[in-house]
Order: sequence, then C-alpha cells, then structure tokens
Amino acid sequence: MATQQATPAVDTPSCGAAEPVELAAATHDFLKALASPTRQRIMLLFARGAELSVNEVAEQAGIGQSTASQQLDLLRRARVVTSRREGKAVLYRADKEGSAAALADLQAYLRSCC
Amino acid sequence: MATQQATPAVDTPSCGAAEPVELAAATHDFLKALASPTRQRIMLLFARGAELSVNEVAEQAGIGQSTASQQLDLLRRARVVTSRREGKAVLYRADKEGSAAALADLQAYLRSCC
DNA sequence: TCTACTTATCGTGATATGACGAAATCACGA
DNA sequence: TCGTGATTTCGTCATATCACGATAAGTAGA
Repeated sequence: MATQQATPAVDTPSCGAAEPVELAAATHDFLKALASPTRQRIMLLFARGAELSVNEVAEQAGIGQSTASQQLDLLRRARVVTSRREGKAVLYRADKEGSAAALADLQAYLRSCC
Repeated sequence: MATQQATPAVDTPSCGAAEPVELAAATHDFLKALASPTRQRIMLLFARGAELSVNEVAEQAGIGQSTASQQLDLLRRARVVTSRREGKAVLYRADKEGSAAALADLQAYLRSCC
C-alpha cells in the first residue's frame, strides 16, 4: 500500500527561496517518458523537426507497429511529442514547448535540492 | 565520436546541427532515478544542502530502512546524491555536479530533437 | 572480545512496464 | 456502401521494478 501523495502543489511561492519545489506531475511524466531506451531511440528519429507516421517510427525504431503507437501515445501525454492527422496517417513530431517547460521545471526542482 | 561525455560541453552547436545527440548512459540513469515518486520524495529531503543518514531518510520518507538504502544506492549510482561515512552512519546529500552534468546533457539532447 | 547500532545485502511477493499479435476503429477513395 | 490502408485498443506474456522483512556486514565503544 503505497501512500501516493504526489500533489503537484501549484501554490509554490518559492521565488528562488529555500522552499523545496515539488516536481509537477507533468514533469514526472516527462522524466518517465524519457527514461526508456526505446523511447529515447524514438525521440532521436524526430531530430531536426522531422515528422513521422506511426509506421515510420515503428520501422526506423525496430519495434512493432502497436508498440510504436503506444509509446508515441505515452510520449504525447508527456508532452514530448505532438501529433496531427494527415489523411489516414497520424504524424508525430517533437514538442519543443512541452520539453522546454518540463526542463525548466526540472531545473527549478534541482535548484531546490542543491 | 564520443559515446559518453564525462564533462558535458555546455556549448553544443545547437539548432541546425545535423548530428542527433544520444543521451549518455549516465543521463539515462539520471532520468530513471528521478522518474519515481519515492525517489523524488527522497530528493526533496536534501533541499538546502541537508545531509541525512539512511535511517533519517527512511523515517522522513516513510519507507523501510532497506528500501531507503537501496534507493539511495540507486540515486548515488545515478550521480544524484553523494555519500560519505561519518562514524557508523553514512550521510547522503545532493550531488550538485552530477545533476548539473545530467541536466546539461539532457538539454543538448532535447536541443537535437527540436 | 562482546554488544549495540547502522547500513548493506538477500530472498520474496506484489505491482508496473515493455512488447507482441490479433482485433477493432478510423479515414479516404472507388 | 464497401474495401483498403493506418492507427488504436485489447489480451497476454515476459521481464523489471518496488517494497518489505530477515539476515549479514561494518563501526565504535565497554
């Protein structure tokens, strides 16, 4: 029985002060999303703004099509990629804003620990 | 081409650079280490440079002693904390340098994706 | 030495994750 | 509407992770 008390605590006053800054739930998703060799491999496919379909990701990453779909969905929920429909295909690309936001939150978190 | 950068170059060639930047193995460990609510909770205990023993971490984090020892070892291997012996106790504290290095590597990685 | 105390390791069970194939859903054109 | 291609969802298995209690290993003092 794990007491999950992961309240994001949006009301953090902090201001670079001594208050410990909890990681936002979104940042936790971000960390989990990137903490996987397969998903890291997927993300490298999106270098230089490349836009890829699920099948293309599956082929280039060397994983099954359903696996690619699931992992891309996870990455999308973590705001690491975005998706848009182009006819039958769903094209994914890196989410610059989402990543930057998570990185900023992570920086603040680490700053509070050091 | 270095697969692992001991000292992360902060000034990466940034956007437009063709080469996808792989995440260093150390950075992967860093991500995995922080992608856990329990370990995030532990890290918050080290805010403001606090130094804590294994037992103190276990109590304040609400986990068993052996669990605390294992998770702290994981965090240490990920270079998120450092440890030193003080008599019988082993004191842990946040590893500022390790975290900064991982963060820099992560930034370079994300820059290559966006 | 023995003892008390602290940490690390071992063994185990519960849960989460990763990956796959099969089947269902969706989008478009004939 | 039907069929085809693309994606998502479902069911399942193998593996990894989490947390615990028990036990071993290390440290310092009497």
